[in-house]
Amino acid sequence: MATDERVTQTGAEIDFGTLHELTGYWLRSAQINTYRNVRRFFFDEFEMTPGLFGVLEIVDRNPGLTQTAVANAMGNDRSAMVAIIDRLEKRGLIERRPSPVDRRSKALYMTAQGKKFQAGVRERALQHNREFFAVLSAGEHRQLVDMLKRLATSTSDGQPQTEWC
Amino acid sequence: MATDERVTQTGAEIDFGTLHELTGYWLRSAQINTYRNVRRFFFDEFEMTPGLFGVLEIVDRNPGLTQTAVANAMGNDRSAMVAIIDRLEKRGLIERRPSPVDRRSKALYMTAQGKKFQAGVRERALQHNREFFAVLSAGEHRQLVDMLKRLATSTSDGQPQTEWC
DNA sequence: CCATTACTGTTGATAACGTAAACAATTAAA
DNA sequence: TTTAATTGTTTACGTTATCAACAGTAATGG
Repeated sequence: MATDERVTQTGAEIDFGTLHELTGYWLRSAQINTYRNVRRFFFDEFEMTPGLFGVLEIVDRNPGLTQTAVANAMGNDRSAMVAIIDRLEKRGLIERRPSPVDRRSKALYMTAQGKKFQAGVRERALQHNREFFAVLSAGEHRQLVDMLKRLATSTSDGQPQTEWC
Repeated sequence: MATDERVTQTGAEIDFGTLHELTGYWLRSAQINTYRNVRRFFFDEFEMTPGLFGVLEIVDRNPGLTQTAVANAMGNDRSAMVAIIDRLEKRGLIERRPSPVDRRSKALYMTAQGKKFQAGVRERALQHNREFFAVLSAGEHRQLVDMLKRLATSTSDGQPQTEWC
C-alpha cells in the first residue's frame, strides 16, 4: 500500500486453512500489528526502534554494563550491538567508556541528554501500552503476559530454556 | 554467538526497567523465540519461512487468487508478494497463470508437486504447534489465541480495524 | 466516446533484524 | 607459559517491512 490508498475487495471469503489453527501465526500477526502501531504512535516521532529502546532502557537501569552483557540480556548476538551503540552514541544518548577492569570491554553509560530523552520515550511507551492493550481486561492482560513469558523461553523439545530473560 | 559457543556470566541481576512492564516487549520476545524454534524444528528442513508457508497455505485453499488478494489476506504489501511468488514458482511449487478476466492480474495455482510438498510441511507445522505450546494448558491455549486475534486488529486510538483477518 | 481515476504486477530503495564467520587484542585457565 | 576463551568489531547474507514510482490494463464519469 504505497502511493495508492485503495482497499480491494478481497477480504471476505478467503480460507486460511491451517494458518488459523497455528498459534504461531496469531502470535506473529499480533506482534506485527503491535509493532506497526507502536511505530506510528511514537517510534517515528523519537526515531526509535524496539532494539534501540531496549538498549537505552537497560543501560539506563544498569550503568556500566558491557556491550556483550546487554546483548545477552536482550537475546541478541553481540555483533548486532555494535551498530546500535554506534547510533546511540552518535546521537549523544549513550557513552562508551573503557572498562577499568578489562581492557577488552567497554562500559556503557547514559549521557544526561540520553536520560532525559529516554524518560520521554518511556512515558509514551507506557501510555501506548495502556491504550493499545485496552482491548483486554486487566485479568486477561495479566494472564497474557504470564503466558508470553513462558513462550519466550519455551522449546518444542522439552522444558524451557534458562538462557536469557 | 557465531563461532564461539560460550555462555557469559551476565544473566542474573540485570534490571529490565520498563521493558518488563511493556506487553509489546513480551509479545516480541515470545514471537522471536517461537520463530527461532519453528525454524530449527522444520523450516530449515523444508527451506521455508513464515511468509512462504502462509502463501502456500492460502493459495492451496483458494486456487486462482490474485497476488494482491493474497497480499491483502496476509496483511502484506503487494510488492512483497513478487519475490515470494518468484521463489515458489522457481521451486515448482506454485504457478502463475494469466487471469481470464483481467489481463493485469495473474491467478495463482499450486502445482501437483506443491500440493504434496505443502501437505508435508503442514503436518510438521501442526506437530510443532502441539509440542511447542505444550507449556500452556488447553484452556490457556484457547484463551491466548482469542486474545492474539484481538490484538492482531487492535489500534491504540479507538476500536479494532476491519481491514484484514 | 473519451478523459480521468483506479488497480495490477513489478522494480528499486531504504531500513530493521537475525544469523554467522572471522579477526586482533586481551584475559583466563591448563 | 602455552593454550583456550572472551571482547568488540567488521563483513556478509538473507528475510521482512515499507514506501515510491512506473507501464499496462480496467473501470468510471461526463
